[in-house]
Amino acid sequence: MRPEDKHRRATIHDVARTARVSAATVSKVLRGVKTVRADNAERVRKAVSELHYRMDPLASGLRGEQRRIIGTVVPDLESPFFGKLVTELESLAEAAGYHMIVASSRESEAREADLAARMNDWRVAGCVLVPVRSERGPGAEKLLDFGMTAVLVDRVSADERFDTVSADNHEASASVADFLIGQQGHKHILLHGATRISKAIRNRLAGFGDRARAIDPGVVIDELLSDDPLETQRAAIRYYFDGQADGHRPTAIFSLSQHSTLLVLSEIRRMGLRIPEDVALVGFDDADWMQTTWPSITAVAQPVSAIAERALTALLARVEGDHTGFPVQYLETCALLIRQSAGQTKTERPRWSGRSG
Amino acid sequence: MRPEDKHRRATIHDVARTARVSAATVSKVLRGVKTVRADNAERVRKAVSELHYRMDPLASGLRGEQRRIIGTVVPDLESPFFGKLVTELESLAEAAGYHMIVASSRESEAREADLAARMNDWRVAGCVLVPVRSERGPGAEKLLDFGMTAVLVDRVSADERFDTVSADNHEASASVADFLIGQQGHKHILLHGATRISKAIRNRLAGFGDRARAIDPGVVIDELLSDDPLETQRAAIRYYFDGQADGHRPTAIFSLSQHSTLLVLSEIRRMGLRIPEDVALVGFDDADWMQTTWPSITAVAQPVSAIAERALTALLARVEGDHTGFPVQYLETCALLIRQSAGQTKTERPRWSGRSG
DNA sequence: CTTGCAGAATAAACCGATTTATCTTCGGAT
DNA sequence: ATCCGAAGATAAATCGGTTTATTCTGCAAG
Repeated sequence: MRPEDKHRRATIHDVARTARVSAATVSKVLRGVKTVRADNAERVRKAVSELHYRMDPLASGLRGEQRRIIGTVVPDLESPFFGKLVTELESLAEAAGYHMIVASSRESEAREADLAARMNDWRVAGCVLVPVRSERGPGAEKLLDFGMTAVLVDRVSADERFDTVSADNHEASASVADFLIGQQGHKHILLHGATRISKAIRNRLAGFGDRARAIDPGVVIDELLSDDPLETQRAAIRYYFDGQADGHRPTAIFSLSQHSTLLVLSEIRRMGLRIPEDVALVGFDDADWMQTTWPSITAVAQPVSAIAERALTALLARVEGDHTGFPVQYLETCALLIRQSAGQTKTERPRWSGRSG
Repeated sequence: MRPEDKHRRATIHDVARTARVSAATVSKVLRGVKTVRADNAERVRKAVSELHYRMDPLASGLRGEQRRIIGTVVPDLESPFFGKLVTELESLAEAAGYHMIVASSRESEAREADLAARMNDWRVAGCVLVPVRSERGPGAEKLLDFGMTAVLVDRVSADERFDTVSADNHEASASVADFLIGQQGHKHILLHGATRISKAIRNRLAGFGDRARAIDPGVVIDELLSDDPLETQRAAIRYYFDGQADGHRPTAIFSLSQHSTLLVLSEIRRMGLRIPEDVALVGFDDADWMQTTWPSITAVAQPVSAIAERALTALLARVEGDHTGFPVQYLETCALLIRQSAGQTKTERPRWSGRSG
């Protein structure tokens, strides 16, 4: 008898031997199959704990078509948004008895396709993909080729091949238009975005534009969109403001991404403009620092938890059940957090306007 | 012949049949073993590309003691620091021909131990562990029990069981003392940290204190350390400042973590103190927003890339080579980024700042 | 006292690779 | 012509589970 050799791990056969049953019976007990006599099941459980047996999740899935693994691919892991998304997904997957493997495409579509293929290599049961650009990228293409079941998240619109889940970028941006134009009466607004190619950004753009024109056809909307390097973008902002005669300067800015918000904020400060007196600022995507910086930044907060939960629920439904139903587009509603940089009344300003928590 | 069935993937045997060699030969070709006749190798490669064959990484490692997988466990995935660390680790692991699986212990030591066990289940070749608290946590204990080869990162000091890699917290904090006391001449400094239990924080504390006393034995150092809930900590800061007579107020604050910096900054602003005129601020751990907020925050930047590279290099050295040498402690040097909140001359000052001063 | 049958148990096949031990080949030395 | 050894190829064992097909129970019905 040698299961106690050095560092050799106990296998299902060791357990079987100890419990004096067959490996098949052990397997049944472990997976909760009911056709096992009570005394045998008990002996198996005892042996398992005696030998500290733990199943090898890889060998376990080897025989079947798919393993109890969910693959997740995100464009990056350095932004808190995806970090939080991944954390919640993993938590949900674990609760459902799945392992999760995570990979970052590092904003590269080529790598995205690569990772999709790799998820296929791992025989994952399903895949959560946050595409670099949109649902029509090489990643989704590969998933389709391989016949994998998958859910596309965040940078997507409706798709006829996969379920999609994202924040309701269109509606959230529209409500920013409501707020800035309808409520605050701004007549001239600058939209700033770092990139044109991401689907989410395009939806934010469209959502704001549509509603803005519906509320006030006379509103002037300028757009400053580019994927140039940082310094070029900074220069572009200054150039834009220099070109505006004082009376024709925009009175509000809607920045379409967190990165964009930071950039705009930085340049506004450098130009010596006051927020919100000279120009109001609303950013899409909230961050910790936005409620602490002065002035605190009004921002659209994305419902990360809701997105994660919807994505995994939809995926598991496809994996474990109906594999054929029509693809669904899920849109989760965002919240507009009104702070000092736009809209918050600044009457109470004794020491510093309180309640930043 | 049915490799073209539906969605059945080609296996090594399909390739072998197509190339009219044995599976063993295919395996050799794929792993670059030289003892294969050129024409056979060629036919194998042709078959591989014809059938779009891709090896199953799980089945591949099944037979050996360990698989070409590196496991990584971090306390959370929502902070950019760990996000970046994981990204770099994955990139390096991939370059070395390893897969990487990532998991977040969500700041729980119980879960940390759990994940260590799970990494063992996966038969990873090695494990990078960022412990929740220190190298003497339950995670490291489990790694040791299982006889896994591992490297401990970030929240660690020297250890006699594992290689450790971290920023040189002690030295970096000492250089903050050099800067604030030696160079700027501060006589009364507040240290603020969110937690006492993390090893990194303790090293920062000690590093600052040791150097500070060495430079100027008369310097007054107050410490405000707690793990209380957010609002309690905020109150503690206000209480501390209220208790200080105007002349005895600290003239500089050194916040020991990013979270801490945000908290301190928020409360300083709420109290209406000016930075750096009334109080200077230096934070440990840099973040994007710190260079954009006003005043921009002087901060210690951790060498993430260097840490990642060192960690993976050390781990692979243990995995592939010497498994017996003495554990090494690697300390990577940080950079002090001097900005407006402490030390930087403020020639160009945005005009809207004049309001309160 | 058979027979039938359902519930349990298990031996053996299987998954897709690697590794080992065995078997061919073939060229060169005796 | 014979023998030997090295290079190359391969059948078969192996890894740790799951699944299938078969066997074994025990008990009720005929």
